[in-house]
Amino acid sequence: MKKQLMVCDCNVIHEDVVNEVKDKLPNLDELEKTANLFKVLADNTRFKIITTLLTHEMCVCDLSYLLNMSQSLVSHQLRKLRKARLVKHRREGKVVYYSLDDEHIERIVQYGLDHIRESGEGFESRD
Amino acid sequence: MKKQLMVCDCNVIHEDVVNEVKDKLPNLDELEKTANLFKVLADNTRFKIITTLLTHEMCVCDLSYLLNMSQSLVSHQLRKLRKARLVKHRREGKVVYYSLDDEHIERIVQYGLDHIRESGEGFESRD
DNA sequence: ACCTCATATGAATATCTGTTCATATGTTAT
DNA sequence: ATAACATATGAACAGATATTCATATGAGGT
Repeated sequence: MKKQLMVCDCNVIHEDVVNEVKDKLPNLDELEKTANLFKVLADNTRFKIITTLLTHEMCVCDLSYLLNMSQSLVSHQLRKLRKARLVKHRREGKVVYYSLDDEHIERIVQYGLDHIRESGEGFESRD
Repeated sequence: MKKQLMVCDCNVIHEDVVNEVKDKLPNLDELEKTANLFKVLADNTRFKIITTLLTHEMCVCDLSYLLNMSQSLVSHQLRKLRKARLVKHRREGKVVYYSLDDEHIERIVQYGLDHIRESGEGFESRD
């Protein structure tokens, strides 16, 4: 008895496995949100900002100077990080200080870095 | 005494902090590789594939059927996952089975999912 | 040899996203 | 109020990347 296939142009080979996995899959909303979390971490510029904030809270100007990026660029990327709730900010006069929002992020970032350091040789930095 | 600014159009406010952070920054290569790791996880299609493989090894056809994606799409994305060493594959006749490459990845993915589940309400799934 | 099925891949397209430039907002000092 | 500085943001552009379509490879069966 064949299932009706939608986009898949081949036959289902392991219905039992498919069914087992289907039950355990996180719901679509969680999946998209999580993928989006990684998307925010995935950009070089943003990731540099994040790793910088791993050490110390910083203002936009410091970040811009340290990472050798235009103030505008840093600001734009900080906005995305804010939207994703990866960083928080506090204002002190004209200066706005940014820091990581919680330790979850730190752990994820740290795991990522560790993974690269350990499995070092193989992984490509570019496509 | 002012530093010479390159792209930064404002003044350095906390030289001490900048210097402290500069020392602790991971080198550029590690940064890029790690950002790239997240980049591979960041796509919806690939992330669905990854979370699926979290439960069980699967062949291309099963994945394509379960996730309701064209075989071509799944194959393309699996190739990127392979290049990034996130999945490995074994051939059995005509069928190719894919599974996660190591438990590092599982942990990172799991952390991501957990983070979303806990800090639930706030995070946006789309920009 | 051929045909069929599972998978892979090249090329083209369409969409998304990072970066820059110009300018606006908000805060402090004069 | 005006000026100076730190930051934010809208619009435009450029480059990247996901998806589709058509086709190739590779393996098993007849």
